[in-house]
Amino acid sequence: MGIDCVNCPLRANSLFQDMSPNELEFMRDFKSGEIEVEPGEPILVEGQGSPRLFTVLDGMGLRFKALEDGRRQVLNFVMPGDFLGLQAGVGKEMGHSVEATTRMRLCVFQRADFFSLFSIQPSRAYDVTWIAATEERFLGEALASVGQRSAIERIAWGLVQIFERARLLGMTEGNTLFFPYRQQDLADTLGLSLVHTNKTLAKLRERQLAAWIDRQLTIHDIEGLRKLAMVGRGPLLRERPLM
Amino acid sequence: MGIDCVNCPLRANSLFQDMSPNELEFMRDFKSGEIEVEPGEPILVEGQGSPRLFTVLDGMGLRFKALEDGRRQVLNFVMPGDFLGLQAGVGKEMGHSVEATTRMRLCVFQRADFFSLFSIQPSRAYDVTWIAATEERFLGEALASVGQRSAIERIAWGLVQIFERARLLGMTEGNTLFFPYRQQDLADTLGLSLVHTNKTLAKLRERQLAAWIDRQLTIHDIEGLRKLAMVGRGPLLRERPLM
DNA sequence: CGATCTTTTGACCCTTGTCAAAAGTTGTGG
DNA sequence: CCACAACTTTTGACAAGGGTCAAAAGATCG
Repeated sequence: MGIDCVNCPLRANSLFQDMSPNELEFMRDFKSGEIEVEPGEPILVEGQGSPRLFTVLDGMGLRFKALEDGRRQVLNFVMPGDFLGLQAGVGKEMGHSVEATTRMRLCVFQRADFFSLFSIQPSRAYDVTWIAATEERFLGEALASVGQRSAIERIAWGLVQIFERARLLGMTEGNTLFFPYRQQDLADTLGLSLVHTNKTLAKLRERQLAAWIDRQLTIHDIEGLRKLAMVGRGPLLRERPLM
Repeated sequence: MGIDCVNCPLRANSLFQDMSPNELEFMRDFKSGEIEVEPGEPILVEGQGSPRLFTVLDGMGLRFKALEDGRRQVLNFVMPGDFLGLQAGVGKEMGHSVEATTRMRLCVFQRADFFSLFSIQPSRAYDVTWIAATEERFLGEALASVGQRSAIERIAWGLVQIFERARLLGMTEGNTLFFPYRQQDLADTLGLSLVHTNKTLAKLRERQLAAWIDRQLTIHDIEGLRKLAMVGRGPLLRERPLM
């Protein structure tokens, strides 16, 4: 059922840290299967627990929180290699939902096995903590963007984050990226209205900084975007663990 | 030097989970000392690593990120029991700064000992991950507030969070709390200007919901605030681990 | 080829930010 | 204990960034 971790296509990507033979052995055992999810389908639901955790093998999705009256905050775009369900893994329930945007393939782990990871695989437990801390850091940066930056700065910031992440994953071709979301999704990510997001994207196009047309995101001047958004080139994470 | 973990005043608070004798023994060893920090002093600095991690024994502070041009996003208010420095612990450097607002007393751990926690104390490693995941969840909620709520909703949300957290820590007296920050700090937390924060606080006062006068925060109608901010009563964390 | 969804545009205006200054507080030193 | 500097809170006037509403123009899909 599914791919053997030994042949995991993600591991081939140099972005992800090597595993020791011992770790690899453990992960083969820890992995309980694979599932496919169709576009629009929920993977994890805010306020609910989950008996399973996932690693994204393929496809893209969204993490988001909903307010009671329908407003929605997108927390992050989900890409291959992302680990999903940690909050339900260590806690009682998820603080946000996750849903598929494209068709996705997910590697499945059982929550029931999760504690064994801590007791018999300290290095993998450390990696889980690394992942949690890194996600926390990202949310801090997103919060700073939404709280402090102007609309055009926010969008520039968002596009830089997205493109750089995708580039490290090898999902870009030259300066373009298949980016299968709606403008509404980006608006909900950055705390802007759809209309204003649309108009601000037009400005970035006019300024020859970036164009997002027809699910193709093209970055014409990443340094210009960086400067506009005031993103320091960040601690360029060379390698990250893969669950 | 400092308090023996066995007599740690925080452990006495029922909010914090009991430790097994084994864990307690480990923590006594893991703890390398205590320090005091004066108001305004930095504890951890964004972009820098730290050889030491901390647990707050006493006092209050701020976590924040600075943008290049001086704008500042406060990520959270630091209260007793908080664990500081995890990002520098598992990564190379902090994604945000931490500074003292009041005089603080901190329990000190050595980063060099941090990995031993994973290799010989799986239950404590699990707790560290729990803390990281919980912080991630909080930042997600903060992001949803700043991204989606109006000014008055944000402030109501913020006051509810602050007061509930403090109440669980036993820092409240009736419906009041010593809250030693400036309006500017709250403004930077919620992505509002100082002036608008001031005027919005005045509205909450007029509406008899809450008053923050002279470092004393008084909550007159927490249900009213909850309703205004649309906070579900949340998964009321009964107990949390203490490092 | 119509139904539905997404993007784009224009008009209008409200919430929130900016600027400036007064009022109130806190702390320091003579 | 007063005087003065420095900081924080409060108010008012004004401006603008971004939201809302509405509708047209494009895409997508069965």
